[in-house]
Amino acid sequence: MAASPVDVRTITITLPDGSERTFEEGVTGYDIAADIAMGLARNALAVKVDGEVWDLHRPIHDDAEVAILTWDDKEGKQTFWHSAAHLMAEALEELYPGVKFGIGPPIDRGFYYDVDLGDRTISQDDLGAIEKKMKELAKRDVPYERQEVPKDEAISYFEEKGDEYKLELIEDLEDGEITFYEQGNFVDLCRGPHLPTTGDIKYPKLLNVAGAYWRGDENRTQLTRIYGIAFPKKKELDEFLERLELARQRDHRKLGRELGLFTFSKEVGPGLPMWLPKGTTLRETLSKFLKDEQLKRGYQQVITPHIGRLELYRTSGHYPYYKESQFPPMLFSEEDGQEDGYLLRPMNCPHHTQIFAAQHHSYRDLPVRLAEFGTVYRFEQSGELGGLTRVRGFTQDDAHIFCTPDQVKGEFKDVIDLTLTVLSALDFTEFKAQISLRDPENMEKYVGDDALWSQAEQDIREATEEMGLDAVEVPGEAAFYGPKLDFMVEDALGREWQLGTIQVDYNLPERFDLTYVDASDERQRPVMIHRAPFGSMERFTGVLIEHCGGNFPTWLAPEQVRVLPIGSDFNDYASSVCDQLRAAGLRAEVDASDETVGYKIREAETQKIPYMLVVGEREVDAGTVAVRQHGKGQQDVLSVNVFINRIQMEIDEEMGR
RNA sequence: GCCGACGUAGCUCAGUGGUAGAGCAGCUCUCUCGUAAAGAGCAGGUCAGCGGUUCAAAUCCGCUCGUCGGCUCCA
Repeated sequence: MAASPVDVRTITITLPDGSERTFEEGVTGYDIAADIAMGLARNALAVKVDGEVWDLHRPIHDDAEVAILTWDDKEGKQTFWHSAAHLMAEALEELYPGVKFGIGPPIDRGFYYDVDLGDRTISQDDLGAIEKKMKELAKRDVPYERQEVPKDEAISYFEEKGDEYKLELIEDLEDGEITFYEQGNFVDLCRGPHLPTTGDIKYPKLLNVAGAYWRGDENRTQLTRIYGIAFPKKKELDEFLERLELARQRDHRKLGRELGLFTFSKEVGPGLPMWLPKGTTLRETLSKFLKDEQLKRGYQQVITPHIGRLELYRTSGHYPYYKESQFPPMLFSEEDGQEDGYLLRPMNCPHHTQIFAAQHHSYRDLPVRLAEFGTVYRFEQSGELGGLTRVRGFTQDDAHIFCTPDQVKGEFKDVIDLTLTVLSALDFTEFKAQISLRDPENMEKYVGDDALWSQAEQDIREATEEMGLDAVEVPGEAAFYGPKLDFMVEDALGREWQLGTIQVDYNLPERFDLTYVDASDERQRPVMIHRAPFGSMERFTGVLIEHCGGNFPTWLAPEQVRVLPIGSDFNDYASSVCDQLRAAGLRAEVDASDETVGYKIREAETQKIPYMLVVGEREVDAGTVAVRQHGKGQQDVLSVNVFINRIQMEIDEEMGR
């Protein structure tokens, strides 16, 4: 950098490790990276300056804390993908002249751009051509150039281009903060930052097209959203595509069919899953596990009907307020002309309030914990249905805890403990926990006493801390009736699903006028806590199937052992082995078909049955079984009793007993 | 609900205007078998449904239903 000796000013750059270096004013992130190591400069994608991500070649004028961002940093990837989105936009403009652009941000995995193609449409089949054009453009290797533009100039540029979306975006910006980025023939309104050049985006991959409303508003134009991803190295793209393929293999809809777990029928109706015998075994095993845990914790099991009078839901506030997401009510008119009828229940809680209300409660009785695997029905929009994760009829592993405000924290701790016990038994180690709090800007939209809310929010915070749970707090996400704690996991395709939930409710006890009598003989309002560690049996099972790829732990496997006689001469022995297994409480079957052993094994392996017991003459003579474990080949020859002991020990261990 | 794609045998898929195909699964027979597919034969379809264009439609057009990818919503 040439600078005259007179006006050189130096600035101090602090690196992430705390070390300081001195540079001339106007130094760039690239220069700093090069000063540290040439290798770093080569891999640098952007630079973080005082917590803000900048272009690598943007001059730094003041003392700053600086971190060089590479592919290994989230912000580095985001910059890369953001630039890839611009490259795709340039390709689209070449292929579809006159296309208008909405927004094109990076997302967790890749990027998208929302575009208005006028009368033209784009389908999956067109993506290859766009991708090809992107590669072609990337080869030109031109820089992404940042320009600060006055507002009126920005407006006239997009007026001339006729892009009303960009104009609308500019409207909302202040003069002086508007920047354009230009690469080759493409100019876009953009905050940035971007990569130094297009040439780094060597391996783009466009994934799918979808409709998306402009600014997420369904009353406005629907744009075409194109999703893509890009990588600097071929190896990374290949790995990504491989993961995608693996995810497809794990899709619970595919495995559910192959393993005979559940099915759907057009006749029964969309979004109404039916559990096949094996899926039912799986679900009931899960339910029993949870029920047993709950009994240890003082829950009481209840059973309530699947429908209720409209009046129940008028009192609870669910009807007609949430009418669009309910199946239409079964109506009849009473003699006095009053409309009355029944509703398929969208929730279990109104019924449970009536169980609580059926008896007088002393403070000594609290907390009352009413549990039910309650089936509910919600009329989800048709476009939202999918597999077991979004359905119209599902069973919540529900319970409602009626307690005093002082007991909220203790109950939360117990439910967190229960949830963690359950998740760990199912080998879920990757999940997120989120505490949803009131929106400090809109405090009036919440029901219930302000002091109670504050106390409950603090109780949840402390409960999570004391249980060693790492939770993120999100203000504004609370329901109108109370704060909550949610557990979220990702499915095989990286989509995030809410599973377990714990919610405080000040609303229903009020609406149903629920009371208990305190120590001074005063009637008091209990707090209600809704909680479901799995969320719904359907969604949870769907996510579980993907989580383990259909290879269920032995305790959950619908069929735990299959006995395979080598020939029909050994069918009787196989049956007697099977009987012994069943007598020991194991789920076992015999494959007495006229097939070869090889065939029977292949069949059992594809069905992902944990144990196969091959029996022939040697086993009959010795009273043993030849044990083969799923995915591991033959292991041991054991006596039937020893095998039973082993598998039972394994099951106990899996269930955390 | 909206945008886009798709719908052929139980499953996976071929078939672009001229008599509906394959592999696997199923059934029958033969083989009685030692760790991931024995052999032969048979059966199986209103090409999602309805309507239209045409001498002729799985194929072209329209509507309906369903599925998939998103958007939106989720007490």
